[in-house]
Amino acid sequence: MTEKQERILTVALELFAQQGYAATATSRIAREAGVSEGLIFRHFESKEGLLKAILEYGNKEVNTFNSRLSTYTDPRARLRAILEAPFYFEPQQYHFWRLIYSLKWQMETYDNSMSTTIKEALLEIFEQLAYPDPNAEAELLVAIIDGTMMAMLLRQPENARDMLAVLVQKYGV
Amino acid sequence: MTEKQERILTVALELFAQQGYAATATSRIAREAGVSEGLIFRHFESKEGLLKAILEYGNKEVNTFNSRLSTYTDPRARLRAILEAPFYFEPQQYHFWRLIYSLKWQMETYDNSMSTTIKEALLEIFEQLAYPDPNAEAELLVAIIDGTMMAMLLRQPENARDMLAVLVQKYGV
DNA sequence: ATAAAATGAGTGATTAATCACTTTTAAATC
DNA sequence: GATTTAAAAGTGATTAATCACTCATTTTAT
Repeated sequence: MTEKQERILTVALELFAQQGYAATATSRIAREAGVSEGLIFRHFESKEGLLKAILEYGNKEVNTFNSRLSTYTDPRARLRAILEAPFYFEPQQYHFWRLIYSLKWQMETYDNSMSTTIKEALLEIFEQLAYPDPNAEAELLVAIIDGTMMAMLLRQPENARDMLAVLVQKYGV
Repeated sequence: MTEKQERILTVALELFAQQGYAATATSRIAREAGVSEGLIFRHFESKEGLLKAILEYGNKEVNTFNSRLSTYTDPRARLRAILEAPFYFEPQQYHFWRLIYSLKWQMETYDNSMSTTIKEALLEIFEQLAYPDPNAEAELLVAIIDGTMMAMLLRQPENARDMLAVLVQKYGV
């Protein structure tokens, strides 16, 4: 991975996350990364190839989180870790999550694997905790996590810690 | 409002919601609406003017909901009405809500008024219900509503009614 | 010396927007 | 009620700009 390759990835991620994939021109990426436009296509073949490279790079971090989850054996501890995740994602991953969530509304191709993984984990947890309707609980909590991610990415509420406290209390973990 | 004007608005809303504003060409809108491309600019001046016209048109429905909310005097009844809203929005408004939520990730210009209106209503409700931290509760419930809207618009879960039941039970309304 | 990295002018296609022009609508005049 | 008239509705060819992408050439690193 060349230095210029990394600069292209970083700048492209930032612009895709800020203005959207379709609204971002490869010429703009090249200009802001301080490289020639041709270099983007030399390394990543196409604009979509550049997007895929960004997503693959970011997915490593997601998988790291997922595998860290499975270290918790106690279902309550696992639930708490899932609840905390949206409030403590690393600042350097801000652009990546913004891109992921903005892509959800177009391009159904990408993503999805993430949501289903977490949904299955939650289903197992709520079954272990003997909730009356584990399926509805899991689906609802996926929605709550998505909504919390939206809040953190779009509004960055100053009372985020209090929100987490309320959430943790509601689930008693 | 001419018939062709309405066709332009309808087709543009559908395409903007499906593929995103930036990714939708005015030539495509004209073709699918069965009108000349020039007519779009005659009536709406620019592509952004067309977007604004769509949003103004749709905002009327939102205001209708908001004023209907204020008819409830009992805070529990108001809370329940707010919780139910994402599960029962009219199917004909599907494209409108998809556009609203996809625009949140780009173009901060638009929207916002909606979220703050509902946040203030929730703040009042949780104060009346003497919740320990009304502000955090309100912010969290805004997030839950946004997440539920995401689920309804993107995944359309078949157990939506069960999700609502769980939610209603959690808030005891 | 050679292969990979990098350039930037150039490609055709597509974009939003404009233009001169024709058709339709509807009220005003006879 | 027919005729005139002017504004509004509608067209489609055309514009300049921008788009993703290519390629012959130069620079850099080993």
